[in-house]
Amino acid sequence: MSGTRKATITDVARLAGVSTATAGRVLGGYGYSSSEKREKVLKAAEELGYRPNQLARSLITGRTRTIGFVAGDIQSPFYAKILRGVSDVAGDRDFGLLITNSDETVAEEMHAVRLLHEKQVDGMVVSPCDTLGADHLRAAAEAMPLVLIDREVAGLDVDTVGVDNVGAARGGVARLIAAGHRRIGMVAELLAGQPDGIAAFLDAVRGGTRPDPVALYPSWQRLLGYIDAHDAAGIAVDPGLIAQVGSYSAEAAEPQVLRLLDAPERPTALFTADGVMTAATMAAIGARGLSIPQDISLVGFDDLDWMSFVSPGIDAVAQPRRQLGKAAANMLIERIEGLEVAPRRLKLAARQVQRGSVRKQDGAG
Amino acid sequence: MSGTRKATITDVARLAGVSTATAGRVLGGYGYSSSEKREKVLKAAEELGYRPNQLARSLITGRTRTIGFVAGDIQSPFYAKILRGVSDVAGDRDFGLLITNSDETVAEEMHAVRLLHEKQVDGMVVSPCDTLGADHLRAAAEAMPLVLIDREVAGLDVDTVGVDNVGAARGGVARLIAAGHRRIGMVAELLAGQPDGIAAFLDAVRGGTRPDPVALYPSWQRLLGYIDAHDAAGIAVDPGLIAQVGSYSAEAAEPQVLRLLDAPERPTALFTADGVMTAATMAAIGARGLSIPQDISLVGFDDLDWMSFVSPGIDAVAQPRRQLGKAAANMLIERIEGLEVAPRRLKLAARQVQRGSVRKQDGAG
DNA sequence: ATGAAAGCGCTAACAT
DNA sequence: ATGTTAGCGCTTTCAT
Repeated sequence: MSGTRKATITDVARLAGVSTATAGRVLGGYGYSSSEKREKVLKAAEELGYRPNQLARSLITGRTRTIGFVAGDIQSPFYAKILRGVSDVAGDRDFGLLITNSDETVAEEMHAVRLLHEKQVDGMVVSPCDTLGADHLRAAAEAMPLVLIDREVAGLDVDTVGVDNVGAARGGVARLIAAGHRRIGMVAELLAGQPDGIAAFLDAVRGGTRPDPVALYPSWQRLLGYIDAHDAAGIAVDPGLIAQVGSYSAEAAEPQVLRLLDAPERPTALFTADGVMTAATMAAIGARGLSIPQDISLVGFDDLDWMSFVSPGIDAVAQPRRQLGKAAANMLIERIEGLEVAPRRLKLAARQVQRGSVRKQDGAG
Repeated sequence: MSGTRKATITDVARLAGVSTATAGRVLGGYGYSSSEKREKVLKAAEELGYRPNQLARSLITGRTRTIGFVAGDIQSPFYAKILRGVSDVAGDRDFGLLITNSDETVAEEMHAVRLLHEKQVDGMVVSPCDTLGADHLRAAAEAMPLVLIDREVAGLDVDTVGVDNVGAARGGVARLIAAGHRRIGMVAELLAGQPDGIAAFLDAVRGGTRPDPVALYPSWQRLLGYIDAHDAAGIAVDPGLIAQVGSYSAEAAEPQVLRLLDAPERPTALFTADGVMTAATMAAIGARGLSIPQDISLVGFDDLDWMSFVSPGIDAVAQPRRQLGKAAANMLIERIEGLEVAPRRLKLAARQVQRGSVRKQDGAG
């Protein structure tokens, strides 16, 4: 509406009485320029309200100063917090941030990666939804820097950021054991990944064929921590206490938790593998009219806002989600800016938060 | 690493034995092409693994098929859910989505808008952090389609999406009144916007100078609903019951709520203006060892995950956040695709959710 | 229906 | 230090 069309570098050069090359050098901040010309160019640019066309620039340089993020579901507190971390760093470094959701399906993840690729992002942060068969990620990693967050992909040798899920889960369960609990239920997604299911997984661990955590999905890693904690205390793991929900959904989880609660010999404590499972567990406990911690104790993986203001507060294994996002974005941008070192596997520390949802049982140490 | 560089349309044209123009027509899906040539071109493209360079395309067409979203803070459940809605639509329509945070400051909002502008988005969805003095938004609106979400800007005539905050808040407070409550505290952000503060605002409303809701920030609109509900029931509004937190922060809100709870004549119910205030209110109620709804009733604006599984459940005024995001993105893309109609002000319906946090008082109807 | 040629706005050699 | 000249990869006249 403002009458004239957007000013280009040619317009600026003409008004300043210099070549477009000189104007470009001043405006783009590359090459040499005398302060005399620089002033003229700047003045002309100011006068014309010149704004560089990043598209034209990117077409030549091949860099867009934009990164992509493939989240599972951006509206979940987990990904939302990570996104904030990624966004913080992107903003600071003056990068754009393109986001997409995979809804934890490979098909959508492929679609997302393709979109980001077509938008020519300089790199991407992905929370891969499958630890295997990620050819599209392998292809992406050949075309640009790629950082994996929360999960890893077997055989894909790129930078990764996460927490030590095995150790953090072991710590959470160990607290329950230290409080005297012997029948501890676990509520976890545990989808696919392990072809032969929980029984085989337990057998393998017991038989000394310890799976390589790198190839495991987080909830399986957390199950491993649960098993480790039991082993360390000399307590046998009862497979009947492990609820394998099979999907990242509270609707699917609640009946599984109810099954645990309704069992003849009810567990005295529950350990949940992530925020969604914890929410479903709270609902199920409420539905059965049970009280925490009198009737049942609870420790949840992932710290959520409400855990601190419900009564009692809920104990949690807190992942530094925003920091995870920041770290991933920083590693990515380092790569984009040319860093060449061997792939890094960064593990940030998780924190055990105690709030009163664990009750001491008879026989506590 | 794969040996050859990325195939361009020139490579495809050469291999297919046609001109780049013809190749472009086939690959870009514009203009005419015989099925004979089309086949050849497609085959060549396939063979070379051709992927169009969107940058080059955008440079010519001036369209990037990317939209931007400026949120307050993407990690809050409110914005995260809206973002998901925006992202749903963007994904469906094959648009990229660039996101930024304003942290509710004008300076960062300007920075965000500038970034999006430079990235040449085709349009943007903004949740403006100030209802006045938004010159940067006015400028943006001249350069591209702009849709405002959750809030409006006085004098900026563009599409907007939100809920009827006045009516929805009135409904929530009316339920408390119907349950017999007469001393209802309100906890709200209520930052700036109204130069002379709450007292003057109340005077104005009472004096018949009803402010135009369009020019009000949501929490002020919700206060208006609170006042309306009182007026309709013939109950005088006690300014002492209104906690003006002044910032969108739980840390700032909690002491204010404690002040209300510690007052000589404690309110029998609280109405909170958004999720952050509700969380702070829960914490304060817990800190004083009060029980909901025995000691105090509560209705919160915005429905949050945990409200359904705490005991008792918390009553809420639920905004359809994901739908808000979807609607905003749809309106935006319609504009981008050329729709020319007068600016629309879309109001989606809020829902009153009852869960048991409101107790009937003496004198209830 | 197809091709030749001219750019989109900018940067990157290459001269000078 | 500055200007000239080519493009980046694609779309879009304009012929034919």
